[in-house]
Amino acid sequence: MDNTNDQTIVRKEKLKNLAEKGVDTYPASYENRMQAELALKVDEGERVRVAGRIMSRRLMGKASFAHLQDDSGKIQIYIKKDLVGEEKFSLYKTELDIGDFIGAEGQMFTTRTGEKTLQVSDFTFLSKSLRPLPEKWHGLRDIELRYRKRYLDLIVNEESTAILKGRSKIIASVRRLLEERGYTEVETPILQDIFGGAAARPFITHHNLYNIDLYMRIAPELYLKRLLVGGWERVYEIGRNFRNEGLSKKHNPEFTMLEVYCAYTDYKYMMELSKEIVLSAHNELKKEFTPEIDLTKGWQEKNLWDLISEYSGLSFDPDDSIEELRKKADALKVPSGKDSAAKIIDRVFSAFVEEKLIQPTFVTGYLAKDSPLAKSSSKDLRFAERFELFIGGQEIGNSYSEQNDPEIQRKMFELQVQSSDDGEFSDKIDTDYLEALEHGMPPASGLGIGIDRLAMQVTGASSIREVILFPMLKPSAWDYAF
RNA sequence: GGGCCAGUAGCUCAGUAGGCAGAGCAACGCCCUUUUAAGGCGUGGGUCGAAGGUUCAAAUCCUUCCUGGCUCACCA
Repeated sequence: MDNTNDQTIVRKEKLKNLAEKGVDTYPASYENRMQAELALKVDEGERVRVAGRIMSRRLMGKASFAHLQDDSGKIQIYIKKDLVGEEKFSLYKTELDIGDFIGAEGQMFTTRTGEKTLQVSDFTFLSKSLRPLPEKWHGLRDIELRYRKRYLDLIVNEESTAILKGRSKIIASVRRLLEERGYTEVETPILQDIFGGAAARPFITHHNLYNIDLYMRIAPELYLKRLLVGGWERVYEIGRNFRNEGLSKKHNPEFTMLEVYCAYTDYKYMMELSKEIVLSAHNELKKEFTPEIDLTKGWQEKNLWDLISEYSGLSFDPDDSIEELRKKADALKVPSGKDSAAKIIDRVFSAFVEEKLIQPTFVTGYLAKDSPLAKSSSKDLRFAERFELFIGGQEIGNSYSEQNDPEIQRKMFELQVQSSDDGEFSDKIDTDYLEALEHGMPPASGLGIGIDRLAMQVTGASSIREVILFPMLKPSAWDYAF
């Protein structure tokens, strides 16, 4: 949409005027400037130099106050005609707009109302905003516009910036923690010939030269475990996974996953590590955000079957036949259709239990047959050595002792291929992965944590779209018309 | 895909017994040298999401469509 209007026409005119008056309208730099946050700590009378976007302006004949915003915050500047001179002041008055970038230098002083302010002795025009900013008081409220025009959201909505920068800080803290623990960060293929490592429908793309379809990865798991075979004992990857599924408050088709693998440990180790990761993320942001959930306490471990029995009011048992499960699901008004046992359990869990798991909860007791990449418990072969971590009624992580027996792994893959009727498993078996296992993989545990969801919990964001800079939106005619 | 709600100026929003489209911010002009949602006086700005219908007359009622949000379904 070409929303050219009287305001952009006026602003373009001003840009022209600036150039005609000999102003460099797009200078390349403004050196030695101080960030607003720091400038505000400078003593009165000291000289400072700042740069930023004009966010507001109060003009009074021969003087003016304005706020400049930079990456660190806002600082008020005071421009007086008798200090900057007639010509500069007139330039400021007639050719500058809210939204423009300027650099300013002068002395710090404190106003009558007590705000530390830069009294400008000279300023430099840095860049023009040809379009008006959203309204200064209400900001940009329209949710669609906030996501589509995220840059505007970031300019005017402090909360958005806090959440999204918070996300970056969380990722940095995770990297720091894993670095300290001796982990190596790696990158594995996103374009894959065979997709695996999770149950999900993939995106399909195409390679021209080889003339083959490739899949965007749904998980990096199988590649990371090849590294364990290769002798790397502690590895992790933070990267994008792609799942061709619905969008919701909790789902974006591309999302960021942390996967960690550690040789010579089992899933119990990963319980500890995942707790450390969550707490380190929380610790990183606790000054800015106080989540409703106190993440520092109430961590517990609960059995899947106990949970669904308790919250649904019907007794569920791992040995229930599919008929019994259907009957119970019907009684609970949970649609079961032709679903597998695992899917019915999952539905009941989603309907009755998930939203109740507010405090951090490690759910254990998952069936081995529903956990194709996990090792079975040596105590009871029916169960996998596995947990999922729930916080705030949401799944945050998934972990297990990794299956390293190539024969069992082959059988599990074969079962998957057979049962795949809706495209959520590849119809090809990753034989190279099996070959890798045949070379021997040390016992190891693995952990996956959804970074977006972790960020939601720690920042208190109610939608995954709030923690993703540019969430997926339906393409609109809008985007093409510019 | 189903249900509910919404779309009016650049932004935030008012506006139904159907009767000349409004406010605040932003913009433009004038005044104003400690303001901070600055203030005062004045001015311009609209395909009321789109198309069709009912009507003397539609932002308003009807139909269809588009876009979005919430929700359900789908989905580690």
